[in-house]
Amino acid sequence: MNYAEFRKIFNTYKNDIYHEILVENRDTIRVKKEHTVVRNLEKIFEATLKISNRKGFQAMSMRNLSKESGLSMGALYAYFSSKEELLEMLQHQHGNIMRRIFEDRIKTDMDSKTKLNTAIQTHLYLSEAMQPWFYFAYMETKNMSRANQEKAMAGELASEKIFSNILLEGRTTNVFAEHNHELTASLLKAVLQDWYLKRWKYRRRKISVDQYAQFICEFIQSVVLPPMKN
Amino acid sequence: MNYAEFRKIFNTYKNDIYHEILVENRDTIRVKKEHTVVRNLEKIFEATLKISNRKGFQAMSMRNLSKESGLSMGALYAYFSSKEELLEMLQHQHGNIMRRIFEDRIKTDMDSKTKLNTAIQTHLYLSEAMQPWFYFAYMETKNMSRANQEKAMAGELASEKIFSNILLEGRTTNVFAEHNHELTASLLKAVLQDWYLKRWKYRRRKISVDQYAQFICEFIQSVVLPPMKN
DNA sequence: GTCTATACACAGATAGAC
DNA sequence: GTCTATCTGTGTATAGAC
Repeated sequence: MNYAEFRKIFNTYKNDIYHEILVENRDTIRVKKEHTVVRNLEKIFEATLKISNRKGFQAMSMRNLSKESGLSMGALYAYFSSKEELLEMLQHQHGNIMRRIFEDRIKTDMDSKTKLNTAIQTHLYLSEAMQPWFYFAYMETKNMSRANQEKAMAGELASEKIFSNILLEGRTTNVFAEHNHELTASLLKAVLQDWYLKRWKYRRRKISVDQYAQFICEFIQSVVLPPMKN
Repeated sequence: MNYAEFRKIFNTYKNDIYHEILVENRDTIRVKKEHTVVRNLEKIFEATLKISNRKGFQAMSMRNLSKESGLSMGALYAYFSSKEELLEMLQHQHGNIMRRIFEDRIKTDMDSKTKLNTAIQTHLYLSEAMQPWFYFAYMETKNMSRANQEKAMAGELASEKIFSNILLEGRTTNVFAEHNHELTASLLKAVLQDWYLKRWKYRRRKISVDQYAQFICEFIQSVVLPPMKN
Protein backbone atom coordinates (compact mmCIF):
# COMPACT_ATOMS: atom_id res chain seq x y z
CA MET A 1 0.00 0.00 0.00
CA ASN A 2 1.21 3.51 -0.83
CA TYR A 3 -0.05 6.86 0.40
CA ALA A 4 -2.50 7.38 -2.45
CA GLU A 5 -4.23 4.12 -1.57
CA PHE A 6 -4.23 4.96 2.12
CA ARG A 7 -5.89 8.28 1.34
CA LYS A 8 -8.84 6.50 -0.27
CA ILE A 9 -9.51 4.40 2.80
CA PHE A 10 -8.94 7.35 5.05
CA ASN A 11 -11.32 9.66 3.21
CA THR A 12 -14.37 7.49 3.87
CA TYR A 13 -13.40 7.78 7.45
CA LYS A 14 -12.63 11.45 7.63
CA ASN A 15 -16.24 12.53 7.30
CA ASP A 16 -17.08 10.81 10.54
CA ILE A 17 -14.63 12.76 12.65
CA TYR A 18 -16.90 15.64 13.46
CA HIS A 19 -19.89 13.41 13.88
CA GLU A 20 -17.93 11.48 16.45
CA ILE A 21 -16.98 14.62 18.31
CA LEU A 22 -20.65 15.49 18.46
CA VAL A 23 -21.57 12.07 19.85
CA GLU A 24 -18.91 12.25 22.54
CA ASN A 25 -19.87 15.77 23.62
CA ARG A 26 -23.67 15.77 23.36
CA ASP A 27 -23.97 17.11 26.89
CA THR A 28 -21.76 20.16 26.50
CA ILE A 29 -22.83 21.17 22.98
CA ARG A 30 -25.91 23.36 23.26
CA VAL A 31 -26.86 23.29 19.59
CA LYS A 32 -29.33 20.55 18.69
CA LYS A 33 -29.50 20.30 14.91
CA GLU A 34 -27.01 17.61 13.99
CA HIS A 35 -26.16 18.90 10.56
CA THR A 36 -25.40 22.36 11.95
CA VAL A 37 -23.20 21.00 14.68
CA VAL A 38 -21.08 18.93 12.32
CA ARG A 39 -20.65 21.80 9.89
CA ASN A 40 -19.63 24.24 12.60
CA LEU A 41 -17.40 21.85 14.49
CA GLU A 42 -15.44 21.42 11.30
CA LYS A 43 -15.06 25.18 10.94
CA ILE A 44 -14.05 25.55 14.58
CA PHE A 45 -11.51 22.76 14.62
CA GLU A 46 -9.92 23.70 11.33
CA ALA A 47 -9.60 27.29 12.43
CA THR A 48 -8.18 26.27 15.79
CA LEU A 49 -5.57 24.05 14.18
CA LYS A 50 -4.66 26.68 11.63
CA ILE A 51 -4.10 29.46 14.14
CA SER A 52 -2.62 27.33 16.93
CA ASN A 53 -0.11 25.63 14.69
CA ARG A 54 1.10 29.00 13.52
CA LYS A 55 1.43 30.76 16.85
CA GLY A 56 0.32 28.42 19.63
CA PHE A 57 -3.04 27.64 21.21
CA GLN A 58 -2.44 29.92 24.14
CA ALA A 59 -1.66 32.83 21.83
CA MET A 60 -4.85 32.25 19.83
CA SER A 61 -7.50 34.55 21.25
CA MET A 62 -11.20 33.79 21.04
CA ARG A 63 -11.48 36.85 18.84
CA ASN A 64 -8.94 35.30 16.44
CA LEU A 65 -10.87 32.07 16.42
CA SER A 66 -14.15 33.85 15.87
CA LYS A 67 -12.80 35.67 12.85
CA GLU A 68 -11.08 32.64 11.32
CA SER A 69 -14.00 30.27 11.86
CA GLY A 70 -16.63 32.76 10.76
CA LEU A 71 -18.66 32.25 13.92
CA SER A 72 -19.25 34.91 16.53
CA MET A 73 -17.82 34.53 19.99
CA GLY A 74 -21.27 33.88 21.38
CA ALA A 75 -21.82 31.09 18.88
CA LEU A 76 -18.46 29.49 19.66
CA TYR A 77 -19.42 29.08 23.28
CA ALA A 78 -22.45 27.04 22.22
CA TYR A 79 -20.00 24.29 21.20
CA PHE A 80 -17.72 24.27 24.21
CA SER A 81 -17.85 25.84 27.63
CA SER A 82 -14.27 27.10 27.79
CA LYS A 83 -11.18 27.40 25.65
CA GLU A 84 -9.62 24.66 27.73
CA GLU A 85 -12.48 22.32 26.84
CA LEU A 86 -11.92 22.95 23.14
CA LEU A 87 -8.35 21.82 23.61
CA GLU A 88 -9.46 18.70 25.41
CA MET A 89 -11.91 17.79 22.67
CA LEU A 90 -9.15 18.10 20.10
CA GLN A 91 -6.66 16.03 22.03
CA HIS A 92 -9.23 13.39 22.86
CA GLN A 93 -10.42 13.00 19.29
CA HIS A 94 -6.85 12.75 18.07
CA GLY A 95 -6.24 9.90 20.48
CA ASN A 96 -9.39 8.10 19.32
CA ILE A 97 -8.47 8.24 15.66
CA MET A 98 -4.91 7.15 16.34
CA ARG A 99 -6.00 4.16 18.39
CA ARG A 100 -8.68 2.99 15.98
CA ILE A 101 -6.57 3.17 12.83
CA PHE A 102 -3.84 1.02 14.33
CA GLU A 103 -6.36 -1.55 15.50
CA ASP A 104 -7.83 -1.66 11.99
CA ARG A 105 -4.59 -1.96 10.08
CA ILE A 106 -2.35 -4.24 12.15
CA LYS A 107 -3.70 -7.78 11.83
CA THR A 108 -2.61 -10.43 14.31
CA ASP A 109 -1.99 -13.00 11.59
CA MET A 110 0.64 -10.91 9.84
CA ASP A 111 4.27 -11.97 10.15
CA SER A 112 6.48 -9.71 12.23
CA LYS A 113 8.23 -8.09 9.31
CA THR A 114 4.96 -7.16 7.62
CA LYS A 115 3.56 -5.93 10.90
CA LEU A 116 6.56 -3.70 11.44
CA ASN A 117 6.39 -2.20 7.97
CA THR A 118 2.64 -1.75 8.18
CA ALA A 119 2.90 -0.02 11.53
CA ILE A 120 5.56 2.35 10.23
CA GLN A 121 3.53 3.13 7.13
CA THR A 122 0.32 3.55 9.06
CA HIS A 123 1.91 6.01 11.46
CA LEU A 124 3.44 8.06 8.66
CA TYR A 125 0.41 8.01 6.38
CA LEU A 126 -2.00 8.94 9.14
CA SER A 127 0.20 11.76 10.35
CA GLU A 128 0.49 12.96 6.77
CA ALA A 129 -3.26 12.93 6.26
CA MET A 130 -3.86 14.67 9.58
CA GLN A 131 -0.66 16.62 10.00
CA PRO A 132 -2.23 19.62 11.77
CA TRP A 133 -3.79 17.34 14.38
CA PHE A 134 -0.56 15.53 15.10
CA TYR A 135 1.47 18.69 15.26
CA PHE A 136 -1.05 20.25 17.59
CA ALA A 137 -1.23 17.25 19.90
CA TYR A 138 2.55 17.18 20.20
CA MET A 139 3.20 20.88 20.67
CA GLU A 140 0.34 21.69 22.99
CA THR A 141 0.76 18.82 25.44
CA LYS A 142 2.76 20.82 27.93
CA ASN A 143 0.15 23.59 27.98
CA MET A 144 -2.56 21.23 29.10
CA SER A 145 -3.86 20.48 32.56
CA ARG A 146 -1.90 17.89 34.47
CA ALA A 147 -4.61 15.27 33.86
CA ASN A 148 -4.51 15.81 30.11
CA GLN A 149 -0.74 15.71 30.07
CA GLU A 150 -0.92 12.29 31.67
CA LYS A 151 -3.32 11.18 28.96
CA ALA A 152 -0.97 12.44 26.26
CA MET A 153 2.00 10.64 27.79
CA ALA A 154 -0.02 7.45 28.09
CA GLY A 155 -0.88 7.76 24.39
CA GLU A 156 2.77 8.19 23.49
CA LEU A 157 3.73 5.12 25.48
CA ALA A 158 0.85 3.07 24.06
CA SER A 159 1.81 3.78 20.48
CA GLU A 160 5.44 3.07 21.26
CA LYS A 161 4.32 -0.19 22.81
CA ILE A 162 2.79 -1.24 19.48
CA PHE A 163 6.25 -1.03 17.95
CA SER A 164 8.14 -2.63 20.81
CA ASN A 165 5.66 -5.53 20.88
CA ILE A 166 6.16 -6.18 17.19
CA LEU A 167 9.93 -6.07 17.63
CA LEU A 168 9.76 -8.38 20.63
CA GLU A 169 7.52 -10.83 18.81
CA GLY A 170 9.92 -10.87 15.85
CA ARG A 171 12.80 -11.47 18.20
CA THR A 172 11.03 -14.32 19.99
CA THR A 173 10.20 -16.04 16.71
CA ASN A 174 13.74 -15.47 15.41
CA VAL A 175 12.58 -13.36 12.51
CA PHE A 176 14.64 -10.51 13.94
CA ALA A 177 18.20 -10.60 15.26
CA GLU A 178 19.24 -9.68 18.77
CA HIS A 179 18.58 -6.00 19.55
CA ASN A 180 17.25 -3.70 22.26
CA HIS A 181 13.61 -3.67 21.25
CA GLU A 182 12.58 -0.97 23.72
CA LEU A 183 15.15 1.59 22.68
CA THR A 184 14.62 0.72 19.04
CA ALA A 185 10.90 1.34 19.38
CA SER A 186 11.63 4.63 21.07
CA LEU A 187 13.98 5.65 18.27
CA LEU A 188 11.40 4.64 15.72
CA LYS A 189 8.74 6.72 17.40
CA ALA A 190 11.05 9.74 17.36
CA VAL A 191 11.74 9.50 13.63
CA LEU A 192 8.08 8.94 12.85
CA GLN A 193 7.20 12.06 14.80
CA ASP A 194 9.87 14.02 13.00
CA TRP A 195 7.87 13.60 9.81
CA TYR A 196 5.01 15.76 11.04
CA LEU A 197 7.03 18.01 13.32
CA LYS A 198 9.45 19.19 10.63
CA ARG A 199 7.34 19.06 7.55
CA TRP A 200 8.93 22.24 6.27
CA LYS A 201 12.27 20.47 6.05
CA TYR A 202 11.06 17.43 4.15
CA ARG A 203 8.92 19.56 1.88
CA ARG A 204 11.84 21.80 1.06
CA ARG A 205 13.89 18.73 0.14
CA LYS A 206 11.00 17.28 -1.84
CA ILE A 207 10.89 14.05 0.13
CA SER A 208 7.48 12.42 -0.23
CA VAL A 209 5.86 10.44 2.55
CA ASP A 210 6.31 7.29 0.47
CA GLN A 211 10.03 7.92 0.12
CA TYR A 212 10.34 8.61 3.82
CA ALA A 213 8.39 5.47 4.71
CA GLN A 214 10.61 3.36 2.51
CA PHE A 215 13.76 4.87 3.95
CA ILE A 216 12.66 4.28 7.54
CA CYS A 217 11.52 0.71 6.85
CA GLU A 218 14.81 -0.17 5.22
CA PHE A 219 16.84 1.58 7.87
CA ILE A 220 15.17 -0.26 10.70
CA GLN A 221 15.35 -3.55 8.87
CA SER A 222 19.05 -3.20 8.28
CA VAL A 223 19.37 -3.17 12.07
CA VAL A 224 16.82 -5.72 13.23
CA LEU A 225 16.91 -8.29 10.43
CA PRO A 226 19.65 -10.94 10.77
CA PRO A 227 22.69 -10.07 8.59
CA MET A 228 22.13 -13.00 6.20
CA LYS A 229 18.56 -12.14 5.30
CA ASN A 230 19.54 -8.60 4.50
CA MET B 1 34.74 10.60 27.01
CA ASN B 2 31.65 10.03 29.12
CA TYR B 3 29.12 12.51 30.47
CA ALA B 4 30.89 13.03 33.80
CA GLU B 5 34.02 14.12 31.96
CA PHE B 6 32.05 16.36 29.64
CA ARG B 7 30.46 18.04 32.63
CA LYS B 8 33.87 19.11 33.92
CA ILE B 9 34.80 20.82 30.68
CA PHE B 10 31.35 22.30 30.39
CA ASN B 11 31.30 23.74 33.89
CA THR B 12 34.27 26.03 33.31
CA TYR B 13 32.31 27.30 30.39
CA LYS B 14 28.93 27.65 31.99
CA ASN B 15 29.92 30.62 34.13
CA ASP B 16 30.56 32.64 31.02
CA ILE B 17 27.06 32.30 29.63
CA TYR B 18 25.56 35.26 31.42
CA HIS B 19 28.63 37.34 30.95
CA GLU B 20 28.33 36.72 27.23
CA ILE B 21 24.71 37.73 27.22
CA LEU B 22 25.74 40.95 28.89
CA VAL B 23 28.42 41.63 26.28
CA GLU B 24 26.04 41.02 23.40
CA ASN B 25 23.32 43.21 24.86
CA ARG B 26 25.23 46.11 26.40
CA ASP B 27 23.07 48.62 24.57
CA THR B 28 19.69 47.37 25.78
CA ILE B 29 20.66 46.53 29.36
CA ARG B 30 20.29 49.68 31.47
CA VAL B 31 22.11 48.40 34.56
CA LYS B 32 25.79 49.23 34.61
CA LYS B 33 27.43 47.23 37.41
CA GLU B 34 28.69 44.08 35.71
CA HIS B 35 28.44 41.81 38.72
CA THR B 36 24.82 42.80 39.30
CA VAL B 37 23.88 42.22 35.69
CA VAL B 38 25.37 38.74 35.58
CA ARG B 39 23.71 37.74 38.84
CA ASN B 40 20.31 39.01 37.76
CA LEU B 41 20.49 37.69 34.23
CA GLU B 42 21.01 34.25 35.70
CA LYS B 43 17.94 34.66 37.91
CA ILE B 44 15.87 35.94 35.00
CA PHE B 45 16.88 33.26 32.52
CA GLU B 46 16.51 30.40 34.95
CA ALA B 47 13.10 31.61 36.00
CA THR B 48 12.04 32.08 32.38
CA LEU B 49 13.12 28.58 31.44
CA LYS B 50 11.48 27.08 34.48
CA ILE B 51 8.10 28.66 33.92
CA SER B 52 8.10 28.52 30.11
CA ASN B 53 9.05 24.88 29.95
CA ARG B 54 6.17 24.06 32.25
CA LYS B 55 3.43 26.07 30.60
CA GLY B 56 4.85 27.93 27.63
CA PHE B 57 6.54 31.30 27.20
CA GLN B 58 3.38 32.99 26.04
CA ALA B 59 1.49 31.78 29.11
CA MET B 60 4.19 33.10 31.43
CA SER B 61 3.15 36.56 32.57
CA MET B 62 5.65 39.19 33.60
CA ARG B 63 4.13 38.95 37.07
CA ASN B 64 4.93 35.22 37.13
CA LEU B 65 8.47 35.98 36.06
CA SER B 66 8.82 38.72 38.62
CA LYS B 67 7.79 36.42 41.44
CA GLU B 68 9.92 33.48 40.32
CA SER B 69 13.04 35.54 39.65
CA GLY B 70 12.70 37.63 42.79
CA LEU B 71 12.97 40.87 40.80
CA SER B 72 10.20 43.45 40.50
CA MET B 73 8.60 44.11 37.15
CA GLY B 74 10.29 47.46 36.97
CA ALA B 75 13.67 45.86 37.56
CA LEU B 76 13.05 43.22 34.90
CA TYR B 77 12.58 45.89 32.27
CA ALA B 78 16.05 47.22 33.03
CA TYR B 79 17.42 44.04 31.43
CA PHE B 80 15.28 43.87 28.33
CA SER B 81 12.88 46.23 26.66
CA SER B 82 10.09 43.76 25.94
CA LYS B 83 9.09 40.18 26.60
CA GLU B 84 9.80 39.43 22.96
CA GLU B 85 13.36 40.66 23.39
CA LEU B 86 13.91 38.33 26.33
CA LEU B 87 12.91 35.45 24.09
CA GLU B 88 15.32 36.59 21.39
CA MET B 89 18.20 36.83 23.85
CA LEU B 90 17.52 33.28 24.98
CA GLN B 91 17.30 31.84 21.50
CA HIS B 92 20.36 33.75 20.32
CA GLN B 93 22.51 32.63 23.23
CA HIS B 94 21.41 29.04 22.75
CA GLY B 95 22.55 29.19 19.13
CA ASN B 96 25.92 30.64 20.14
CA ILE B 97 26.66 27.92 22.66
CA MET B 98 25.59 25.19 20.28
CA ARG B 99 27.78 26.48 17.48
CA ARG B 100 30.84 27.02 19.61
CA ILE B 101 30.79 23.65 21.34
CA PHE B 102 30.68 21.77 18.06
CA GLU B 103 33.55 23.83 16.68
CA ASP B 104 35.59 23.06 19.79
CA ARG B 105 34.94 19.35 19.91
CA ILE B 106 34.97 18.12 16.31
CA LYS B 107 38.55 18.20 15.10
CA THR B 108 39.29 18.03 11.39
CA ASP B 109 42.01 15.44 11.84
CA MET B 110 39.67 12.87 13.39
CA ASP B 111 38.69 9.87 11.27
CA SER B 112 35.08 9.78 10.13
CA LYS B 113 33.98 7.16 12.61
CA THR B 114 35.40 9.08 15.56
CA LYS B 115 33.94 12.31 14.24
CA LEU B 116 30.51 10.73 13.99
CA ASN B 117 30.60 9.32 17.50
CA THR B 118 31.97 12.56 18.91
CA ALA B 119 29.27 14.58 17.21
CA ILE B 120 26.55 12.30 18.56
CA GLN B 121 28.01 12.43 22.06
CA THR B 122 28.52 16.17 21.98
CA HIS B 123 24.95 16.78 20.92
CA LEU B 124 23.56 14.51 23.63
CA TYR B 125 25.86 15.68 26.40
CA LEU B 126 25.31 19.34 25.69
CA SER B 127 21.55 18.92 25.52
CA GLU B 128 21.71 17.01 28.79
CA ALA B 129 23.72 19.74 30.49
CA MET B 130 21.44 22.46 29.14
CA GLN B 131 18.19 20.58 28.75
CA PRO B 132 15.91 23.53 29.61
CA TRP B 133 17.57 25.67 26.96
CA PHE B 134 17.21 23.04 24.26
CA TYR B 135 13.64 22.25 25.16
CA PHE B 136 12.77 25.92 25.16
CA ALA B 137 14.44 26.62 21.83
CA TYR B 138 12.58 23.74 20.23
CA MET B 139 9.13 24.36 21.67
CA GLU B 140 9.05 28.13 21.37
CA THR B 141 10.29 28.43 17.80
CA LYS B 142 6.86 28.70 16.30
CA ASN B 143 5.87 31.46 18.74
CA MET B 144 8.68 33.68 17.54
CA SER B 145 8.67 36.43 14.96
CA ARG B 146 9.13 35.29 11.39
CA ALA B 147 12.75 36.49 11.38
CA ASN B 148 13.59 34.48 14.48
CA GLN B 149 11.87 31.42 13.12
CA GLU B 150 14.12 31.63 10.08
CA LYS B 151 17.13 31.78 12.38
CA ALA B 152 15.95 28.72 14.28
CA MET B 153 15.41 26.74 11.08
CA ALA B 154 18.82 27.77 9.82
CA GLY B 155 20.29 26.50 13.10
CA GLU B 156 18.52 23.20 12.71
CA LEU B 157 19.83 22.79 9.18
CA ALA B 158 23.34 23.82 10.16
CA SER B 159 23.58 21.26 12.91
CA GLU B 160 22.14 18.61 10.64
CA LYS B 161 24.74 19.56 8.07
CA ILE B 162 27.48 18.73 10.57
CA PHE B 163 26.20 15.17 10.61
CA SER B 164 25.57 14.83 6.89
CA ASN B 165 29.05 16.18 6.14
CA ILE B 166 30.65 13.61 8.41
CA LEU B 167 28.60 10.84 6.80
CA LEU B 168 29.46 12.06 3.33
CA GLU B 169 33.15 12.29 4.16
CA GLY B 170 33.08 8.74 5.52
CA ARG B 171 31.35 7.56 2.40
CA THR B 172 33.85 9.27 0.11
CA THR B 173 36.79 7.73 1.94
CA ASN B 174 35.09 4.32 1.98
CA VAL B 175 34.98 4.15 5.76
CA PHE B 176 31.20 3.96 5.49
CA ALA B 177 29.11 1.81 3.20
CA GLU B 178 26.62 3.11 0.67
CA HIS B 179 23.72 4.93 2.33
CA ASN B 180 21.57 8.04 2.00
CA HIS B 181 23.63 10.44 4.07
CA GLU B 182 21.09 13.25 4.02
CA LEU B 183 18.17 11.23 5.30
CA THR B 184 20.41 9.45 7.77
CA ALA B 185 21.57 12.79 9.18
CA SER B 186 17.97 13.90 9.44
CA LEU B 187 17.03 10.72 11.28
CA LEU B 188 19.99 11.16 13.59
CA LYS B 189 18.99 14.72 14.39
CA ALA B 190 15.47 13.55 15.25
CA VAL B 191 16.64 10.91 17.71
CA LEU B 192 19.14 13.29 19.30
CA GLN B 193 16.37 15.80 19.85
CA ASP B 194 14.16 13.13 21.33
CA TRP B 195 16.57 12.91 24.22
CA TYR B 196 15.79 16.39 25.50
CA LEU B 197 12.20 16.55 24.28
CA LYS B 198 11.06 13.41 26.08
CA ARG B 199 13.27 13.40 29.10
CA TRP B 200 10.39 12.17 31.25
CA LYS B 201 10.31 8.95 29.25
CA TYR B 202 13.99 8.15 29.49
CA ARG B 203 14.13 9.14 33.12
CA ARG B 204 11.22 6.87 33.93
CA ARG B 205 13.03 4.00 32.22
CA LYS B 206 16.27 4.90 33.97
CA ILE B 207 18.21 5.29 30.73
CA SER B 208 21.28 7.45 31.31
CA VAL B 209 22.65 9.78 28.69
CA ASP B 210 25.70 7.55 28.39
CA GLN B 211 23.54 4.52 27.69
CA TYR B 212 21.53 6.45 25.15
CA ALA B 213 24.66 7.76 23.46
CA GLN B 214 26.07 4.28 23.18
CA PHE B 215 22.84 2.89 21.80
CA ILE B 216 22.56 5.60 19.13
CA CYS B 217 26.22 5.28 18.11
CA GLU B 218 25.93 1.54 17.70
CA PHE B 219 22.62 1.77 15.94
CA ILE B 220 23.89 4.23 13.37
CA GLN B 221 27.10 2.30 12.90
CA SER B 222 25.25 -0.92 12.22
CA VAL B 223 23.72 0.89 9.26
CA VAL B 224 26.58 2.98 7.89
CA LEU B 225 29.58 0.76 8.57
CA PRO B 226 30.25 -1.87 5.89
CA PRO B 227 28.86 -5.31 6.94
CA MET B 228 32.31 -6.89 7.33
CA LYS B 229 33.67 -4.33 9.78
CA ASN B 230 30.63 -4.71 11.94
C1' DG C 1 -28.82 29.28 16.77
C1' DT C 2 -26.40 33.25 16.23
C1' DC C 3 -25.44 37.86 16.91
C1' DT C 4 -23.63 42.35 19.35
C1' DA C 5 -22.37 44.57 23.32
C1' DT C 6 -20.27 44.42 27.45
C1' DA C 7 -18.41 42.75 32.13
C1' DC C 8 -14.35 42.12 34.50
C1' DA C 9 -9.74 40.18 35.08
C1' DC C 10 -5.23 40.38 33.80
C1' DA C 11 -1.74 41.21 30.30
C1' DG C 12 2.63 44.11 29.08
C1' DA C 13 4.77 48.17 29.95
C1' DT C 14 6.21 52.63 32.27
C1' DA C 15 6.55 56.72 35.61
C1' DG C 16 8.38 58.39 39.42
C1' DA C 17 9.62 57.67 44.40
C1' DC C 18 13.40 55.99 46.97
C1' DG D 1 19.21 49.84 40.68
C1' DT D 2 14.99 48.60 42.34
C1' DC D 3 10.59 49.28 43.99
C1' DT D 4 5.29 50.24 43.93
C1' DA D 5 1.52 52.10 41.66
C1' DT D 6 -0.79 52.72 37.64
C1' DC D 7 -1.89 53.24 32.49
C1' DT D 8 -4.01 51.10 28.62
C1' DG D 9 -5.02 47.23 25.70
C1' DT D 10 -6.64 42.73 25.29
C1' DG D 11 -8.08 38.36 27.22
C1' DT D 12 -12.13 35.02 28.31
C1' DA D 13 -16.69 34.63 29.00
C1' DT D 14 -21.64 35.88 29.19
C1' DA D 15 -26.25 38.43 28.84
C1' DG D 16 -29.86 39.43 26.21
C1' DA D 17 -31.70 40.93 21.58
C1' DC D 18 -33.17 38.88 17.38
